[in-house]
Amino acid sequence: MRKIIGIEDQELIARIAKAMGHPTRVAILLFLASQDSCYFGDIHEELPIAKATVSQHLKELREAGLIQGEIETPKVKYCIHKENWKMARELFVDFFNTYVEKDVMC
Amino acid sequence: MRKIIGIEDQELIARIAKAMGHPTRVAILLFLASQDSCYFGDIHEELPIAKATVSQHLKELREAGLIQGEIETPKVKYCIHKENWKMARELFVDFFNTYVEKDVMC
DNA sequence: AATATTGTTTGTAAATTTGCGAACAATAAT
DNA sequence: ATTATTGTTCGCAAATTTACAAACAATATT
Repeated sequence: MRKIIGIEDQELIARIAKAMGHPTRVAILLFLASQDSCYFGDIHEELPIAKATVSQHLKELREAGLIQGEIETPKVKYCIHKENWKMARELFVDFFNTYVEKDVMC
Repeated sequence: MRKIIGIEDQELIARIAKAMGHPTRVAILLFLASQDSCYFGDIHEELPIAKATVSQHLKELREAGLIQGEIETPKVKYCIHKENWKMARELFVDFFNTYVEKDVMC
């Protein structure tokens, strides 16, 4: 049985996809996914770009709901937003499953 | 076992995500996914935007590899690019599976 | 109080995206 | 030949994105 994806889910998919639509942001997400949590500095260290730019990318990912940041003065700890990540995964799985050659999945 | 996502896959994910990062393009993909194939006019009919804009969105989806278009003069038939769609699905599934609360999946 | 550490915010410039009308191309029908 | 049909391409304007340096904020250290 194929899931029906309503207009609101479509916009959510677009919103999340947009946040994922930059190599640096994909790299950040994968780094966080592998670290389970880490500080701004750790992320910045991994990337060949200015800290202001890193901060901006992190902001976009946060606003899309994919990550969350929390202040541990004087540092800021970032991590994957578990619930939203799970929801995003389900959205994308359903999305890509709207088209399949054969109905044999999984 | 978790899949390792290399730098090239990261860029591919970003490229595809970027193409999916607009509500209209998500709508087009879902429409094509449900139709299996259809003409430009059918797509345009579904959307509240100018044909020039529809054509541009289709171009982006085509350049990202998610769809393919073929001329059936005087019409143009569009459909999901099966192989690339399948590859994209696997990329995204692997991507989202890089982070899971528990290792019990599926 | 002055300094250092860690990030965010601001201002700015360049590039890209989005959307549209109008012009164009390619064939089919009159 | 002219006209109609179906989309694409072009040119333009407005909005957004990307990247950076510099300024700033908030606390900790000297």
